[in-house]
Amino acid sequence: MRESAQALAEAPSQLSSQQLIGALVEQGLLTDPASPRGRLLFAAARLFEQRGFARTTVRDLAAEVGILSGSIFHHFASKEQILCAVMKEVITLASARMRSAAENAGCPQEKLRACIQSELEAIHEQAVPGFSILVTEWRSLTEESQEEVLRLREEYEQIWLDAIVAAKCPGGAPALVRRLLVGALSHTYSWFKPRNRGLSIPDLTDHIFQIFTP
Amino acid sequence: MRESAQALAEAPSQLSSQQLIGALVEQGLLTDPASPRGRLLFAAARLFEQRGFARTTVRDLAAEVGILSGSIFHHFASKEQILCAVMKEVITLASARMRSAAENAGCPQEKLRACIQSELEAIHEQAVPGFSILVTEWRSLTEESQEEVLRLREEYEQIWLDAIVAAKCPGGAPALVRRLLVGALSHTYSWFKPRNRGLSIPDLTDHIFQIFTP
DNA sequence: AACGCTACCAAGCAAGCGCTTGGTATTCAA
DNA sequence: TTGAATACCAAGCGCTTGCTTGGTAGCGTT
Repeated sequence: MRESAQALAEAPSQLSSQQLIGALVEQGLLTDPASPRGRLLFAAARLFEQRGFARTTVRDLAAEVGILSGSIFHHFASKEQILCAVMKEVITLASARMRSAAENAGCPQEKLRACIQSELEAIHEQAVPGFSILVTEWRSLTEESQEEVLRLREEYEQIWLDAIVAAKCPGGAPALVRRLLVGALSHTYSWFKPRNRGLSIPDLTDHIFQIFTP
Repeated sequence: MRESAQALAEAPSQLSSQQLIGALVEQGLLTDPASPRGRLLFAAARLFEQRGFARTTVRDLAAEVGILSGSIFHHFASKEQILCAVMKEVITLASARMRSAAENAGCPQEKLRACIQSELEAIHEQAVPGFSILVTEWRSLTEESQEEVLRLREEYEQIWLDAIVAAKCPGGAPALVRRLLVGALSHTYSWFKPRNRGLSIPDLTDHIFQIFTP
């Protein structure tokens, strides 16, 4: 793996998706995508995002990874725990990605732009499968699970708030601006398709950035 | 009802919620809320909004209006048809409300402000129960139902697009701006509680207006 | 008085759901 | 060579789900 080592040396804070995942797995922060549990989580992220949590059955999920439905409960205690685990993986990976993107930005304006683009990539590229679940399926979690995920999410939101403050966004309190952005960005899952040659993710980022900055 | 007649004469385009509903019922555009079907739709709007469509059972819904679950299917062919009917009622009422609000606005800027406030009121006040379902439960509709609701929704969206164009919002195409607004506004259902003395709907409207206008 | 219409009940069916149980094949360390 | 751990199968349990069926009570019309 001489190429990857070289890339790492050249741009240590801009890892490729593969490299970032590998690093997080080694630190024990992320489940190995090649492990049975990892494959299950990956398939769950896809199905929950596409069909929704309630409309995805454990039989669907089992079929997706090629096992029987009962075997799922060798890895997870309940269907809800799968959703919770997916969300934890999602927010962990998204946090690492966005911190990297924010750190590499020069001025405050560029930092905010990087946050917007990072979240759009998380939603629309294969970067963070299942990211939109964080918003759409939040109510499907038990209160205990919500607290668990929320604790992991705090770091992610802090990066956002810092970026919004630094960029001096109009529209009141930074927390309010962030909440409006959460809605606007997550909803893009329903209508924006990067395959449309008409509008790329950087294009979309530009437009949103223009609206939310003075 | 001398008072209401007087109010009608004084401000014919600013009907109260009750009056507006009454007028729409008489035109056959809305189901009478006092009828069995109307009470069922109202209860469904509340439950679908609070718990989500999939997590609401027909038994929940029947209990809410005080009948047995089987009796529901005397009024509707399927659970999905209830959701479809709710959405049609929602968009019909919301359209009438917003057209009234937009027509009463003076300048283009005020028109956009009125649209924002009207949609926020639809989401958070009792004005249009179940409005947020239009976004959150869209995927729970069959494709045929989606087309039906979409047809009704076109008028509503046209009012929005006109307002966005007239207000000269930055951020690219009006349709894009509207989509970002849909996300930002509908997501307020998850975090904004008008009971909070800290932030009222006009306050929130101001902040959003400030962000989305030049 | 007879009819038809609306609104509902009582009972339950068939299917699908999340999840459990007891057992087996494979792997790998002691 | 044995024993423990992992990953899974085969079968199905108990429950909930949306929905059906056959019947009834009340009401307004003719």
